[in-house]
Amino acid sequence: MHSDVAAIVRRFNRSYTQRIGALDDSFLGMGLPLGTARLLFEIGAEPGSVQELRARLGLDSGYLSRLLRRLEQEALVTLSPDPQDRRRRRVELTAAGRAAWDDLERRSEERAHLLVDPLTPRQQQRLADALATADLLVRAATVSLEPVDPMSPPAQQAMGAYFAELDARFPHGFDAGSQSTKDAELLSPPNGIFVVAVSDGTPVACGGVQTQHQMMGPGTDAVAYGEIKRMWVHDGWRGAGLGSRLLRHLEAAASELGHDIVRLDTNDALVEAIAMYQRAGYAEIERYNDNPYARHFFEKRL
Amino acid sequence: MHSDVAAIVRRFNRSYTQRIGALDDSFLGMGLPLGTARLLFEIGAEPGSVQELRARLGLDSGYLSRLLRRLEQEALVTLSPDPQDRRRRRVELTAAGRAAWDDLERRSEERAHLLVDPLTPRQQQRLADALATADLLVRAATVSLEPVDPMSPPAQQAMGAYFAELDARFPHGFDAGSQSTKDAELLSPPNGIFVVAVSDGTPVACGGVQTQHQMMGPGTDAVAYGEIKRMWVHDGWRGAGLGSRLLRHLEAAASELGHDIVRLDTNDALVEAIAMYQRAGYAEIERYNDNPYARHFFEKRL
DNA sequence: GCATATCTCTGACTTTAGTCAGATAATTCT
DNA sequence: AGAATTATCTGACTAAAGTCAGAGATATGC
Repeated sequence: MHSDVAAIVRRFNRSYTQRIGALDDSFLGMGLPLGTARLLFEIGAEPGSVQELRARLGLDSGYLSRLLRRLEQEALVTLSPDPQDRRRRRVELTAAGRAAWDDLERRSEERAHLLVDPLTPRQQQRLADALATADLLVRAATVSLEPVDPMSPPAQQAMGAYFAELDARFPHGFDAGSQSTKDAELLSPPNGIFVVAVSDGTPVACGGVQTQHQMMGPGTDAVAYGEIKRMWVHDGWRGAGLGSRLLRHLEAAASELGHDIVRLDTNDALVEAIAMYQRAGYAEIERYNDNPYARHFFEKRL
Repeated sequence: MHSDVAAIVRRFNRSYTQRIGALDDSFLGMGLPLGTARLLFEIGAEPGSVQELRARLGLDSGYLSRLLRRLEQEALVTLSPDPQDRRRRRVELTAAGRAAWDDLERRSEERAHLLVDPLTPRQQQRLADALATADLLVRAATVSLEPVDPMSPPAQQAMGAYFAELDARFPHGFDAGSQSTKDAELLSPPNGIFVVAVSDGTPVACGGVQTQHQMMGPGTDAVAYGEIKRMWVHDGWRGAGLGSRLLRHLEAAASELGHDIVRLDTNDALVEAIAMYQRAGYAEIERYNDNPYARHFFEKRL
């Protein structure tokens, strides 16, 4: 099964790149060499400092410097020192550069039409659906899950989106209160971990695990378990299995924290989440905490 | 609508090539420059003469010659004169070349797995389906329809497949008889035209138009019309709109022959074909010829 | 305020990729 | 048999792409 999928991916790669020329061809034929055109395109898509471009395109600094000089000589870009830090230089398109950029866009558009136009409207729709699905899944597959400090900007951004969604979906809204400062300790090592999924620089999902203890009765030892909290997946990324992947990742993290029991709580309003937990092998249990927003409680043994 | 599809294609191109590196990256990192690795891969996929490789890869003959010499020096390929024509040289992999080729395959496979493995089995299946659909449609969209002599090898090959299919699908089989020699005249200019759709060198669909005349009654002038014949689409290519595209192409050809009426006959066994004709605006008419295999007769005014 | 690090640029280089005009040998045409 | 054609190779180029070691200017840490 596995290798079947890989074979289809490879077959697709071969035929697609052969036919489309990987979009790059549209960068040719306007008097600029490929690398220079690519750079121009990147500057137009989002201007920035020289170092940003270097990171985005993965170029040697000397090489990039020369490419920029060439674009500057052709009056397509301007280089000016960044007022914040005068070692840095900001790169921006001139009017002529913008025109050249528009031309690149047009060529790229034309190339896409060359592919699409021979198809009937029905087949065009099928192709669009197939590519949109593939795009979503490929993006989801290449998202990187990284442990971060819960107070770091990406984590805060993701949690902000999470709370905003709870507030929108819960019948009586949701008040985060002073949650986030408490999280900072509990969701950081050694007590826990917080993970953010980042794609193209923006957080698209998050979630954390923390160690919890529960007394099972008077005179007994406390039982430790891992609790999964703050699990959120960006709207546009649902249905790509990102949630399941994140959940597996957090279970592994709980395991590394030394737990073989994982618990979580949730609310009826989060229907898809509940379905996902059940698919992943979570069983509903009794209330195990006093979270006023929680209505369902789940547990899984790893 | 149109530009929506183009936008999706472009979005996909960008994210996909960025993430996958267009398969080519797997050709790097083994001591060979990209072009040389690509050549090695091509030789391994199907050995052949130097000129074949030149055509397949679109390289300059001098350049190719040097690349081959380099591969020969590294003992990855052998060059030997073709016994049939000693100007030609046959290129084949040595044992070491085969090992290097296997290595390329392995890298490519690994790269595909890198993409596929993070997904759940369900998402993997979705990705495989989406890419297979996109692959079929992209191939169909980039098929080139070319007028050929009905006696030429690709035309004969396509018609052979067509007759074989009729023989398999008709309840009492089908006997082509001496059809093909008659066709050669009637389906060639100036009387008609024969079109073959070729993808990666193999015919995947065909069809022709010929001028016909019919007396509408004693003492009247003969009425001329275009008749579409030998329309066939390869099994693996159905459902991609190739039939409709071919049909539109043939209608345009009929129009160029000066007709505004197009007719065709077909058999009940060809259900999908009949459905397609109806979708394309063909109306069923009375029998207009004495073809013993025909059961349905269609006409369209252009 | 001095050492250290960072950002960009310059010079000197290499490899890759590719083009073009013949040269050479074998084949096909007449 | 001689002329024309075809397949491949060689030599002499060029442009693009990229690497590496510093230099010079600016910022940051202590």
